[in-house]
Amino acid sequence: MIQNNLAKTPNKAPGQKNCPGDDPRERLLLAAGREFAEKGYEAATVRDICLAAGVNLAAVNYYFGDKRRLYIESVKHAHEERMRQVPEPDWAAGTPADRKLHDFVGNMLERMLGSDQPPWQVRLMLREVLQPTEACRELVEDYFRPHFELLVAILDELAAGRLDESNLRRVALSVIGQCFLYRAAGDVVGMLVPAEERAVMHTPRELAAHVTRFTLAAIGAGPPLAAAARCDDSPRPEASST
Amino acid sequence: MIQNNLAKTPNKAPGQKNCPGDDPRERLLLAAGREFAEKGYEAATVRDICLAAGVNLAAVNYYFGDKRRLYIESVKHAHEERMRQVPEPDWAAGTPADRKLHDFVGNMLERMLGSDQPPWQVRLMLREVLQPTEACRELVEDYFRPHFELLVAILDELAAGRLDESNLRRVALSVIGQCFLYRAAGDVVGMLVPAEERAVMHTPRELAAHVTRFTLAAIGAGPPLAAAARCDDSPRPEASST
DNA sequence: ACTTGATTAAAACGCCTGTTTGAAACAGGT
DNA sequence: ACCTGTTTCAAACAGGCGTTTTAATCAAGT
Repeated sequence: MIQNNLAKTPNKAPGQKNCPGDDPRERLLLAAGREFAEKGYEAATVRDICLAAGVNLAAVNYYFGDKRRLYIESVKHAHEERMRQVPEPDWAAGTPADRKLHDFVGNMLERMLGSDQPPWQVRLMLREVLQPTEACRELVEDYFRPHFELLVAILDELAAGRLDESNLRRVALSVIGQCFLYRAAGDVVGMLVPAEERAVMHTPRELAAHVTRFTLAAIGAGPPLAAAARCDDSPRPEASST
Repeated sequence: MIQNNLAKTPNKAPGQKNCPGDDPRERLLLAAGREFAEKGYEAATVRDICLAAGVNLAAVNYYFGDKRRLYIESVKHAHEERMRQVPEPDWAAGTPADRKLHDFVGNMLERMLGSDQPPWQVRLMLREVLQPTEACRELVEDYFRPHFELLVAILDELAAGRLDESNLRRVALSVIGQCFLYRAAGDVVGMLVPAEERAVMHTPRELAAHVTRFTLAAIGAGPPLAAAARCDDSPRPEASST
């Protein structure tokens, strides 16, 4: 009579038309992602989600079983979308490491704060970071860990073997933390910093430059921010900001 | 007949007995803070709160009017408690600035991660930071801004006037970001770093040392982490860690 | 045209939510 | 003892929630 409880993938051949807004399952995932990202799991209601998706209330049960599984699938969906949209940076062979770091940080900030893309996917993933549910482990392994280890590799190159793995990881977390704050606590940051200053200095581009300089200086691969007369000047040739 | 809607402070003279667990209003605030911190606003129910507080269900209406105001009051209460417990660091006149920074960072990390204190108050405040409600502005002005400006002052002292205010604020946010990550995204960090490494290197004390070194090096007030042979050694006399 | 299975639609089901009610219990003042 | 105002209590309320049910609709397959 009724299929037991398994989530269904629609029987229509999906290759026929990839036009979005066609497949109810897809529309549900999209609307659910938006709603969950905005309001959180508890506050988002399946009624609102179905209304936004333009599908019947029973569809969430039909396609996903229940709200919890819809949530998990919507997180996965958002993160897959994000993976497709944001290409891994791919540098030419001889690219200097400080340039790589700058690109990496800029990329991360662009992903986190970027205006090019609706931020709801990032918001959804952020919720998972802040208090992980079942969907988190997969997110970490597929998404965060590769980025994290790429960053560690860049830092290793910059440190030229003078930092062991533990310290490299700590430094990597320092880099990530600097960026993460603006995404996770952006509102509070906005209250602590004057608006006009924020407008010119808290753009992804400017922040990337700052975080890169800060980090390069910290590990000794660039001049300190407060250009003291410690050595003399011109501390290193490759320290090219912007 | 019935008082309109104003929150009541109990008529019993509060000076008579400050024994906790006596005043229902206090017990409600405590239980509510715990519950809200753990589950979030939506998921926490007034029934559970009242049960935990050992008061009748109608008490929340009687003392606070409704759930929303109970939440706001519980946030304020938690932050006032936190203020009372964590003393502002008070240094002797001649304390070197790098020592101040280390103390400041250590203090912040201790507040964020410290095991001495039940972490539910911090969790509650964290929720406000991540998505502010009405209670947030007050929190920022009373709690975060003073700390933030103290940090800026320390950094200014370290930079010896070589960084303008905008840059000082950015550096301060870099410091905060490094600490904030471990509190807000601790679970994900725990997945990225091996457990034994975390046990020895991710203690508040060790992290404080790292963040301080990292920051001092970045602004040029301490040796870089990867001790390159840039000048020679002994970069500055006051760079005393721990 | 009839059958079959997948999909959609509307309505209902319990359940749990925040909130309100009206009366009981308690205190202190006169 | 009696009134008075404050505080507690058990019970109920209306509404929204996730989920289920049942029937209608649709698209082929034969």
